[in-house]
Amino acid sequence: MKKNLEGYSKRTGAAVAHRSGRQKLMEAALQLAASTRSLASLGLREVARQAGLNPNTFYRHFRSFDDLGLAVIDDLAGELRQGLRERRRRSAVSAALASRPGDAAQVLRQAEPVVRESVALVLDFVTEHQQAYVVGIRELHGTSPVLRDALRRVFDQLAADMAEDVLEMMPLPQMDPQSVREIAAAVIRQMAFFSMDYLEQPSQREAICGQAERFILMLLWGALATGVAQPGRAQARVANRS
Amino acid sequence: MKKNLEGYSKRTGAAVAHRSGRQKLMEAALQLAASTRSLASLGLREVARQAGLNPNTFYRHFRSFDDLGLAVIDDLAGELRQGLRERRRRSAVSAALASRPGDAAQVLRQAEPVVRESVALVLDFVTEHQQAYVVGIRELHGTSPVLRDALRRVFDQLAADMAEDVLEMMPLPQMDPQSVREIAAAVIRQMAFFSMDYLEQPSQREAICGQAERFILMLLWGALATGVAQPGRAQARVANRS
DNA sequence: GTGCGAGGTGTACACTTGTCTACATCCGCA
DNA sequence: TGCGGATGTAGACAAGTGTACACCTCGCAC
Repeated sequence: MKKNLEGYSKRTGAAVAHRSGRQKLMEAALQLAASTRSLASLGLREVARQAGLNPNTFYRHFRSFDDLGLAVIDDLAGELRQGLRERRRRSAVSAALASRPGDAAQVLRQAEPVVRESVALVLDFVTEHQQAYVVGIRELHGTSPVLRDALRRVFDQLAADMAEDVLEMMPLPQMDPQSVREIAAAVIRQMAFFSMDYLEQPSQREAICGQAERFILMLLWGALATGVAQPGRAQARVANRS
Repeated sequence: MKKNLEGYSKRTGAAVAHRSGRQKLMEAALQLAASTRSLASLGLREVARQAGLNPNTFYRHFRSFDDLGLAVIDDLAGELRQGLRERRRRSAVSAALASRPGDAAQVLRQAEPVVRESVALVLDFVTEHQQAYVVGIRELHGTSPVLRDALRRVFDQLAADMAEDVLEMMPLPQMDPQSVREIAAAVIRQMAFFSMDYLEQPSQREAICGQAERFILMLLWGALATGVAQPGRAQARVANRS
């Protein structure tokens, strides 16, 4: 039984020709989860019905619902990571302008357009993948420990990607990489909230966009200030903490 | 029918003598939701069973599950708001030390112990009310629009309380109240994540505590910097945004 | 006393759910 | 050609679900 399930990994192969049952089920689950309820609380029969398949077919592809959830999350996470990185790289042109090191104030002033573009980029992306995003956030605090863990890892990866890109795009010699990662994590998490607001309140989109930009800039300012203006005190405190 | 339900508002009265059915149901729901699944996906019979009551009794008190959810959230939110405010006031003594205005750096240095204490306070509180907190976060991104809305309002109120307390405890003439509220909202939301980490990873508690403190200090630094060091540019940008 | 309404129980019905076993296809391969 | 495995279908089962109706039992006003 286990062999069957693991052996069926067409997903990683070239291209699935006829959108085989497995994918139908995953799509159905995603659709239902986005519109109706949480992934973990979906019914086996419900998903099968939505996919136009026999309930029993579920067993052929997935052992349990967590199994399905993990598969869906894997797909979504891959798409999201790749999409975000790709777009960040595409906008690296404008970022190059800000790569000449200077004092904190100068760095920040140059960072502003980059931040603005990055925020727009993320919000665009979640708008495009609204279903996936909503489900992801839902399950991040959902009831299944397995899915929660998986999604937490996804978020950590997103933050790591972001930190890496930032360090590559505009070297910040004043800050140690660990702090950058921590800030990236905070930004990613906060963007989760902003994104939900953005999706749920279309009339307030500009305002929310502005809030997000201001938030990131504040955090950057603060990071540079605590790392530069008072290097001794700040870093000593950080060191003592751990 | 509606009259019956609304007329039975002992909860707001002095003290419920025999912990009448309504409260038994609410406690049962909370317990189940915290341990098993989401509030909205609970079964009517399940809750009744846990409460030691007949399934039909549910109808005497609540029209639907959203109804129950709202009642539970109301209770929790009240307790949380009151608890946090009370503790903040209790610790206002040490805050008074920081109330003499000075330059940004000085304000921040004085704010550090206050932030440290506030973070400890929040984390203590969520540890004490773990069940309620976990359920609250779950439903904040859950499937029921009614509960989501209610919880979003709760969060907004928490942020507003916090902003008010901060402004009262340590007047920050450099910053307009609106910015304070925005920052408070960001802090509250971020603390939601930190709190979940804190509860789920007991071994990392000190580190998480430190992360939270650093986050808030950074944000404060950034806020003061963008509000003070470049008052013209920053405020113009903020004004243009809205 | 009588009536009454709120809180609570018991039983019943139609329906959905997860899971099991058995059967039907299809496709690669010897 | 035949075989075996992967994929999908059909039917049946016990268990659980929401809801409806009838009934009981207090406390209380008249």
